[in-house]
Amino acid sequence: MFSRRWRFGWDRYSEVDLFTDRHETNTESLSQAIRAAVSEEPDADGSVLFGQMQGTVVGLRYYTGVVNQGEMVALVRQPQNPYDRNAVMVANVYGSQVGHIKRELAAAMAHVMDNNLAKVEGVVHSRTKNQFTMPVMLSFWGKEENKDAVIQGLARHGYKLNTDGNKGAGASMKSGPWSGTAPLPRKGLTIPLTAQELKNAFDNLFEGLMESKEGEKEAAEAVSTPLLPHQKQALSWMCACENKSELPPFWEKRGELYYNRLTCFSAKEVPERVRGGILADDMGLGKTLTTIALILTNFHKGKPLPVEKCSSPTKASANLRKAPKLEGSSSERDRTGVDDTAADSRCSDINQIEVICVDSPEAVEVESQKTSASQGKQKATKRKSKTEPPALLEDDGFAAALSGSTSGMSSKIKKTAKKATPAPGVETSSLSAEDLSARATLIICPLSVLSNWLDQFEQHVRPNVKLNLYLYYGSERNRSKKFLSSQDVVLTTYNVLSADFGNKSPLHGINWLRVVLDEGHVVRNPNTQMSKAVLDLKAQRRWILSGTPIQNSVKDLWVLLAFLRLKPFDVKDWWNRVIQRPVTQGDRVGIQNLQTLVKCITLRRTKTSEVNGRPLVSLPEKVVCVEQVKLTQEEREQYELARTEGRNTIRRYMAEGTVLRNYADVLAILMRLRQLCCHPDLLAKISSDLAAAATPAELRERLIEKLRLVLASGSDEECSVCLDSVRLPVITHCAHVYCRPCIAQVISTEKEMARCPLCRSEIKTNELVEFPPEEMEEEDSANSQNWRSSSKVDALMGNLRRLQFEDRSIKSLVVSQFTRFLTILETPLREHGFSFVRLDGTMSQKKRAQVIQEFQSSAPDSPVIMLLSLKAGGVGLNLTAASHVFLMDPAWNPAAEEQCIDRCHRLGQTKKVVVTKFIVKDSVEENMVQIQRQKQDLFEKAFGSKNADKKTSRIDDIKALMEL
DNA sequence: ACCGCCGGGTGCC
DNA sequence: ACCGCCGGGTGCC
Repeated sequence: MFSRRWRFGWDRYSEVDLFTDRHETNTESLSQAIRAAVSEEPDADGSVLFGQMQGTVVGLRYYTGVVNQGEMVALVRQPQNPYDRNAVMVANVYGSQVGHIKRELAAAMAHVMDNNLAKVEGVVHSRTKNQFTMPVMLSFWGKEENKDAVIQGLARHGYKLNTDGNKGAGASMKSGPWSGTAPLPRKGLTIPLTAQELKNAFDNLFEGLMESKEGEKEAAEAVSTPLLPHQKQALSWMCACENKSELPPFWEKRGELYYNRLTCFSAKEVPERVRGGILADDMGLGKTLTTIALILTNFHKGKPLPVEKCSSPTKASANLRKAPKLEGSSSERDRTGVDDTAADSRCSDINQIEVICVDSPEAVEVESQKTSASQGKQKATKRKSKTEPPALLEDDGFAAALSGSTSGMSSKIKKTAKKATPAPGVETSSLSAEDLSARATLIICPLSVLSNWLDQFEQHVRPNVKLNLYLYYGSERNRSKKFLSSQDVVLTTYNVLSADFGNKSPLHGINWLRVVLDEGHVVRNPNTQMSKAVLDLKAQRRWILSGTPIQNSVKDLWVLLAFLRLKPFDVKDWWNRVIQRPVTQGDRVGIQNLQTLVKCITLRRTKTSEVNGRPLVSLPEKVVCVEQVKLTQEEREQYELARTEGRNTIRRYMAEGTVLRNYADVLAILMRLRQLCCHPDLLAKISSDLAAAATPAELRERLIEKLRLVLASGSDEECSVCLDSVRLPVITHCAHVYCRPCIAQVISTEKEMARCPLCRSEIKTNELVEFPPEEMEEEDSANSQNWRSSSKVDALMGNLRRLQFEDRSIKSLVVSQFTRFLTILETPLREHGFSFVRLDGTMSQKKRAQVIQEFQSSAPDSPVIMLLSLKAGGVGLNLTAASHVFLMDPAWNPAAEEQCIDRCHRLGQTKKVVVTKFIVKDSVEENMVQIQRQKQDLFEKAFGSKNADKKTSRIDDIKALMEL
């Protein structure tokens, strides 16, 4: 049985799932429920309003600010207050002290607040008649189960909470001074949105954001690639965002004061402007190019970035440009070495994009290969481009090397060298007064797109322009703040940033001109080190690039807004109170506010958007054709045998009602059939006896085998707790696969009662089985000696050879879910002299980048085929060199196939894209295609089906597949 | 006069 | 604070 807490989690899920992407949401809410059950902190969006009461704010005379009618205030406990350990401070939106709650009431509130029984929020009157005290309406929010404790706790001190939200209080609330605390829902006053309306509102949050964002801007001369109209538009918008003097959303000038419409707070100072925003264009629309254009086009005062230019780009420079970068063949490297010494100080031998950090994932070797002489040369070249005296740079590095403490030393140097740079610790207010000395743009991205940035800089910046770009990555990275802040661009990864954070991070000691978060949605959990590291960066301008700014729910937006320093939402409590909670509860005004907010800071176009009635981008045509494959007689016989056997087994489980209990077995049967459709050698050698295991060792052995089957399937098998792909997989004795941390949490939450979330069998931590470490891949069963073909292999080879005959330059992606199938395919490819590369999930990032680079190259000897595992990489992978895609086997999830096709059918593709899907006639594959189709319909209609439903529909799938 | 009352000083927690 | 509280001055009406 689920404990009560669990139920609570599910119930709550059914309320909020509308905000979330169907795929990950239910998970989210489940793990959220677990977290909520475990943690002490009451979760803001699960809170209910206990009631309200009026209190008194005293000590007002010490506040010099203005108090407005209906202004929202925060209540902050001050246990360290020397006059009263029960003190409760009343703070304004900026956190400044307005006053205190009077002593007796503070005593009552302290008890409630210190025991986390409720969160208290306040709304105040203006201070008209009395300059010493004022009334405050207090609202108490918390978890339902604490309601009584709060009411009684207050009653003990002689205070009565008005729990009647609908009548007495409600009437005055309509127009009264307390409207800011309006409890929800209020019958008869405001009708909350229906679930459907809410969902629509949320779906449309990022739509239609183009209004009043017209206007195009040409990129600076240094950008060599002509921008498409929509990119010029984006550039225009981004420049405007950076240069604008407008107030942030919801702020307006009222006389001498700046007033916030939502919180009714006003201040004398101009609220910090948000110089930046979210560029949320669909992938493929050129966010990277636009950002590069922004960097080069909009330096201080709207002028282009001052860059050195070389008068005559020689043909040598074109070659050289490629030199010290992330990837590149060794021959290229050698050439570079030669030219480096020969070409000496001519401008043309300075690389257009000078990637100074040689310690990139790949380039470690480069560094070690170089002679110390050439290293010296490289440094000399670098120095020339700087304005600082070279000795300083040297000393700095030297000092760092000696002391191991970069920051101490470099900050000393900085103070003497550059007075204009504010000392660390001076907060951002000094930044808003244009610090014209800030130069560098910091770009943070996931490791997987690091090489893409380097490529794009190289590709889009004119060869004669010298842009100082430093790759802050690798153990030898230069941690000198002086050095880093003098770059034009510093590129690093989220991991490096968070590893540095709190560890004398030089990145956090620099006042950046601009910080860009690429794939910004990766920081959405505010509790992670990564988010904290990102939020702690100091910058004048801040950008977020993301195709999917909301991954799961409204909550995801908070980190992004906090990063943009959008007052007052950069403080979590204010975000929760003013936006998140109202929205979660279906409050129309709340949703409106959220929409306004998003609109003000976001530019989003989709592939289907139009500019002036024309589609944004015109991609070349795409044709998808299905090629039926007929099995040979031998293959057919083997297939039918397996099918009959499997069908009988599944029939038995259905009759017994034990399908879920034997889920792994069922999957294994389907897997075997799918594998037989591809190639007989894909079949894992299944431990022969399927009879009940006699010994624990045997049981363990069999479970490991099943685990292998489930995982090796490459199908979109996910952990049923987090609904993400399984990480650190373990299998239970009932043969269900979960992430170890997920299931461990379930067990620890349910204590001795723990049961499998899928089949309710009892589970124990010590019975979880994981892969023995050495087990991972027993390779080379499919080596070339015993190699044999299959119908599908033949079909593919026929196509490839025909293509090759037609045009030797055509490149193809060959995609399978089974990495072992890819291995099998290597043999005939080699035999027929195809040059190919392979990309699968097991490869390191470094290797991946190298492979992609090779494949994308247009060199005559570059590979023409990429063997690609369906799930490898992820979004953002750019394989536009290919114009043909062969999908070797149908996937459960049609979206996965689409995504894969999109990797070559995207911006930059010049040829017509031809997709060929191989489907074995009269097989489980045909049925899978059928189910795919239904699924697409289903997905569009049924949103947020619960996990249980999901599994049930899986059973239906299985029935359909096996024609039961 | 070990009280009550008056009026000045004073003031968030 | 056009309050309440404190504590010193004062003392029938």
